[in-house]
Amino acid sequence: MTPQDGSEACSILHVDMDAFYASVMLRDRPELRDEPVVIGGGHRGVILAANYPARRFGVRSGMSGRDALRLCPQAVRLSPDYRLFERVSSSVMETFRRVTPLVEAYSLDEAFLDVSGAGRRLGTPLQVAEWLRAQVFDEQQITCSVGVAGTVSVAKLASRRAKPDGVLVVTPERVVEYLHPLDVGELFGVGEKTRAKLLRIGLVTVGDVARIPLPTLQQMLGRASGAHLHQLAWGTDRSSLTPRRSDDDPERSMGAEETFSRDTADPAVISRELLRLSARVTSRMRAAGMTGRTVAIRIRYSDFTTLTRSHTLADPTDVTSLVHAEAFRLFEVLVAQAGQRRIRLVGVRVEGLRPRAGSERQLALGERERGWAEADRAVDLAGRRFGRGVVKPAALLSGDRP
DNA sequence: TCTGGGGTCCTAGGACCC
DNA sequence: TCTGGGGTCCTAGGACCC
Repeated sequence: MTPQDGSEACSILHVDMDAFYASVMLRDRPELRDEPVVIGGGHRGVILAANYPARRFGVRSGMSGRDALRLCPQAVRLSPDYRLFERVSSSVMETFRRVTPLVEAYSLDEAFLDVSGAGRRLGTPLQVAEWLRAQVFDEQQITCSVGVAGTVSVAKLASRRAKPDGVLVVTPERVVEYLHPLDVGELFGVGEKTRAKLLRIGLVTVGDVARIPLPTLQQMLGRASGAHLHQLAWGTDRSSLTPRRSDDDPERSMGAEETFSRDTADPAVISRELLRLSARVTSRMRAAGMTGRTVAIRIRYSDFTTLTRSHTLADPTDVTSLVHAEAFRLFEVLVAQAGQRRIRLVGVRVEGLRPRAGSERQLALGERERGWAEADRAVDLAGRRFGRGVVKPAALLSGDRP
């Protein structure tokens, strides 16, 4: 698109690392750089990232490891190193903040930047984008792509189109002509289901969606979703950022889930897994100083049907035994309703999080709960000092999973 | 060896209150 | 007494994203 980009109206950048997990893992394995490489995809797992040589075989992130290996048997499989990803991500975000404080970290490998104030120092948004790409490559030896536009969603679309290792500027006057020929599925927030729904009434392109009356769209997708999609189709979504760092963003819920290596219907095994997951979630909550009131479980059966059950407690908690007790109670109710079936995955999530300060529990039911809370803190302390998993609930000592 | 694990937001219906 | 509406909370499920 025309780089008529000195304008203030075109100053949102979306920066997206190219095949982030794979690129980072390959920094230490240069000999593999031109070979097909996938990250993740072990037993019952999916591909987290595939480098570009692997993508040439049709391998995509999200597909099962089995399918990936079928497409590309010679692919080298590496295990993800999340600590490394987080370190690299933080460094990259710091690089962004040297350009502007208006950085909205979207995920480990993506961020939005508002560079409207950086013009004088670093030039046009296009020049800023090129500077950032060069800087990231110098510092991290990984490439990224940048979309430049007047709104968040158009910038995001543009960066995808720029991949790999490129820049695309979509100026406001070119937005409609750029957007309208695209498949609706390209829009941010339009997934497989919504796309199929739109297709059923003959809406194929973004332009098709833009031209149908708003009430029709809202009737199909709901009030808020319909209005949002309409905005996306005209490229008129938000253009202001809320500066946010992924590491200090207060979360609204915290959860943990795990797929069993083999499906099981054994309540003892399920209960133990619920305890393990409850401990994992609540220790993260305590580390973050958060408590929550709603406990939710997720059960996925062998046939992949997935059910959730939740219950809101009278008082917020971060106590492992209370979360586990509620999780197991929800599970028993579910078994009573749905019967005993083989289970593939269980999950525990605590919602409605709020800071613990100011939400001190009353002691009406008192002493017992207080005792558990103190035990949890002792576990946390030992974990920090001697390593995670050194101290754990007695029920988890024997019968650890194979 | 079919389909992970971490999240967010929206919808819809019912309860309950004003 | 009847009728209606709005707002909020809770629960279950669905869709989507990285």
